[in-house]
This record gives sequence, C-alpha cells and structure tokens, in this order.
Amino acid sequence: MEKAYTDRELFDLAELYKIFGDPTRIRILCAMLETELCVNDIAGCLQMSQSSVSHQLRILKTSKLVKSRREGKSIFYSLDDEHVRAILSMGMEHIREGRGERK
Amino acid sequence: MEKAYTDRELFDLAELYKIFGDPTRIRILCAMLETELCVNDIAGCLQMSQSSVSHQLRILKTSKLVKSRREGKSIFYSLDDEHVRAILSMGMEHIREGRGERK
DNA sequence: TTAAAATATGAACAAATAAACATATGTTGA
DNA sequence: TCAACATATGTTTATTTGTTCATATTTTAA
Repeated sequence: MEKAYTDRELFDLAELYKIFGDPTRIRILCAMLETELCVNDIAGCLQMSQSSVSHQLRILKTSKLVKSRREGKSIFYSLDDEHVRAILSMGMEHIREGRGERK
Repeated sequence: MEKAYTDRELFDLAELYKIFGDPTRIRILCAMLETELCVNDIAGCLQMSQSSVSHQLRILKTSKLVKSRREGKSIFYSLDDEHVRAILSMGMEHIREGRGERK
C-alpha cells in the first residue's frame, strides 16, 4: 500500500491547522460566521486593538481562510469558503462530545 | 440573535486545532490512519527520536486524539475516534483545492 | 531478582509567534 | 491639497513550545 499523502501535503495541513490554533483568530473567524465585518467592527466587538486585528486578518487572508472587499474607507472581511465553516463546526462537534475538557 | 458559542468553547476549539497545527503530530496522526502503531514503529518510520515521539503522543492522548493499549512490552496507539479522521480529511480537501500553496 | 527492551518524564535550550507601540499607506470630503 | 478616518506594516518583547539529553518506570525473560 502506498503512502496516502505527500510530505508537502502533511506540512501544508499542519500549517493550515496552525492558523486555527489561536484563540484570537478563532474568535475572529467565528465572529464572521453570521456576517461580513470590517476591521473596526471586529476590534470593537472582540475588545482588541486595531493593529492586532489587522495583523491577524492578514494571516487569515494569506491562508485563504477569509476574503475581503473594499467599500469606501472600510474593508469588509468574510469567510473565504464553506470548508472554513465545515472545519470550524467539525472541531466544535469534537469539543462538545466531552473531548474538550480541561487538561 | 444570541451568541453561537461560549468563550470557553472558542478557547477549547483553538486548543484543539493547536494540536493539529504541528507537522510532527500531523505525521504521527496520518501514520495511524491505516493501523495502530507502537512508539518504536513511529520513531522508526518517521525518523525521529523515541523521546520526541513519546512526548508528542502524550500531548495527542491528553487531547483525546489518540488512544492506547498495552501488549506486552509495547504500547500501541491509534486514532481515538472518527472525528479525528474527519478533521484530517476536511483539512486535506481544503489544501487540495489549491488553497494550501506556498506563502 | 537482574538485565534488557519499550516507553515515559524532567530540565534546558532554541525557535516560533502574538501583542503592543509607533508609523506608514490609502481613501474620502471639504 | 489638506485633514481626518480606516487599515496596514515594521519592530521589539515576552511567552509558548518542540526537540534533545539524561534518567526513571514498566514489562518480559533468564
């Protein structure tokens, strides 16, 4: 039986999950589950600095987890595709099945 | 509309993905996609030290991503549940849709 | 019970990275 | 063009964390 995945794919896979593996980014992503948001909106409702939000959004965008569109002075961000939602809800299911308890 | 997830859940979710977000752990998990493996097997086929494998396995077990059973002097590890497989393949789909390219 | 094999664990070190701060870029309206 | 607003980007710092080395447990066989 041959190897299922290439080294490259395994590395990229880890890189992908690394993006999800930060509380701040998770909060940003989940905030966008319902609607697109501009940087200031996110900074406001998540109580974090504009700079920090912007830095994280850049990471999320580079990883193709969010996309953006400009409207006047504001730039609206939203989840890039349905895979992002699927990954989020898949993880949440795992958590809610009693596997996410304190260490 | 009320908040979909609690702060606790969002934090746990990030913690879960953080476990997936390391190349070594991803390689260990994917090595176990087909069959259960003991520590030495993993260290051998992944070319890493016994100590490092053991440390990572402890993390994976604590997070309920793998389970173990003893057989004589060896301890065999395997994926804990179908969610782990689902999360892995979901991420792989995302990668393979051209969203995992170099930064 | 002693030795050897398999695994686990503790400590130290180095690399990665998120947040904060300051500053730069870009857009709109007067 | 100028001022004000929105967002982006360097840089530094503190924290986190994966690996290595040394050592400790645990199990089997003689």
